[in-house]
Amino acid sequence: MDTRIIDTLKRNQLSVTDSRKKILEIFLDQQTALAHADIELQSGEDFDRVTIYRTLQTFVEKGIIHSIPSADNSVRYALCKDACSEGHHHDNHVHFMCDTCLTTYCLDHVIVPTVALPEGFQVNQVDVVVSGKCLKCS
Amino acid sequence: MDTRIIDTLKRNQLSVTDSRKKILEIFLDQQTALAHADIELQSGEDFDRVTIYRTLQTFVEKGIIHSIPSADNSVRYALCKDACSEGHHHDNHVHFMCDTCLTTYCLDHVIVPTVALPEGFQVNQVDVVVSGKCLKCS
DNA sequence: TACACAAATGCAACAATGTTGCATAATATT
DNA sequence: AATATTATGCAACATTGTTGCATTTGTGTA
Repeated sequence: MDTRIIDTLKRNQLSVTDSRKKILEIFLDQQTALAHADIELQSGEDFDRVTIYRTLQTFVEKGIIHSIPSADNSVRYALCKDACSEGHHHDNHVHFMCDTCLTTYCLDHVIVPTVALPEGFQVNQVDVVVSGKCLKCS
Repeated sequence: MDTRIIDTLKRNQLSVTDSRKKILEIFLDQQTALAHADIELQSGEDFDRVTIYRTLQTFVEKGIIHSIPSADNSVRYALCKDACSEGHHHDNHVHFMCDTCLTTYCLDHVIVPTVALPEGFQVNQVDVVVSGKCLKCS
């Protein structure tokens, strides 16, 4: 519902604008991660490319969405399920990218194992990206 | 030494050209991962951008280097230490990217833990990218 | 060593992606 | 409803990546 969208924006001290509502709605409707281009398509080309870039950036800064690394130069974004505080994400779940259909999933229930690093390396965040074949493509 | 470079190229059925020798040399001289732009700089701008793109692509296909995912739209590459057969990489080590200096390291001795995925997902590769502060920046 | 074939390179042109400054429009505050 | 603040759209630009094709380079063979 609309209330949930507006609440989320207000909770993060963001003014409620059409583009932010629409983009947030797209994420809420979606189970998978989205790249900039996906949002441009799904928003019906109503918004300027620049606005989408800035909105995504804002959402990442506020901890509403997080970015998922990829090896193909196409960063995708997904909703943060739990509370990601401003400036610090802790979405410690595994991401899965299907080699066939390129869909990216957040596997919320698969916990990222702790990684033991050599002396001197300070860990901020651990990203695990698994690739392979997803449910639909196998 | 030059022999090692030429050997590597020949072993992979690649003709020995100036750009391939130079780019492979750059990787051998380097302990850290390199982005396309780094190579363009370090090669002294002797080669066309296109040649560098194609060479990197060829090296990845042959299993000479592997690509490292990133969350900032800048894929980096690093030498494959062990034998990566053509078309299939198995560099199951952890990558570390420093938030401060943006240097990316291959932590060859840190083994990637196995990740238990839900039913129906077939794992092909697991990439672990840790970010934080590196030795030099802490 | 010279030749011929195959392959890689460089160039040009293009496509896609991302960034910045600024005037305008929308939102929030009083 | 008026004003101050903020977001948007536009234009222009910068960067990054791709493709086709003529030329050059490397490889295998005579």
